[in-house]
Amino acid sequence: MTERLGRAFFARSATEVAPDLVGKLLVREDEGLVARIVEVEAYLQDDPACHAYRGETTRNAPLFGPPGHAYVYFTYGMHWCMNTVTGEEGHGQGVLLRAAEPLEHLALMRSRRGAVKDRELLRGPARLAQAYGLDGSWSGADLCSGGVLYLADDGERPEVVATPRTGVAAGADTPWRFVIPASPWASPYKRHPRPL
DNA sequence: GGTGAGATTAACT
DNA sequence: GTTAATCTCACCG
Repeated sequence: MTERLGRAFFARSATEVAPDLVGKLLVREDEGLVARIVEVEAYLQDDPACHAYRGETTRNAPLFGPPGHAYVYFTYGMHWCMNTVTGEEGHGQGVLLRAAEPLEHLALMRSRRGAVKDRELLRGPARLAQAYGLDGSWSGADLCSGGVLYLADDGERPEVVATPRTGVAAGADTPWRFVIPASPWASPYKRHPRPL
């Protein structure tokens, strides 16, 4: 049984929402798309890489809005990425959906991306957004007020692990990525070794 | 199989 | 004019 996640679910710190979000279902009702989230990344305002780090702008305005909304942004000239806004209004934080496992209507996803492997349909935030047909018009959409796009809980509680940044040495090694290690849809444990 | 460079639009300084 | 939370393609081993 699936149960739509309410506003209270998102009204928490991104680091609290992110691990709970893994294993949930991403649903687009009007097209019958359902996928299980297997990898997310939390973005706090303290993160220099976060769009909200430098303050509120037109682009990241939804991040500062009330929780439970979608924040879809365009980057690198050709990629959309979907975030879920978390925290209280004015906090500027969110959770980036990085990868998901297609469950329903994956034929539509495949047709959108052409003939690709199933495991590549939703692997990566840009792929995920494109497979769902998300664009800038979805930015700021409400996920908790009866919209066609929302997140649901089907009761599954997969094992979730927090993966801190590799190579972070001292003190504040904040685990920002949350993945299901058992899922073949998630990215490998270590990706690109980054020199420091 | 793994590494390296390019593509391309929108928003910000 | 420069940047950007990425992905794809080409080439080397």
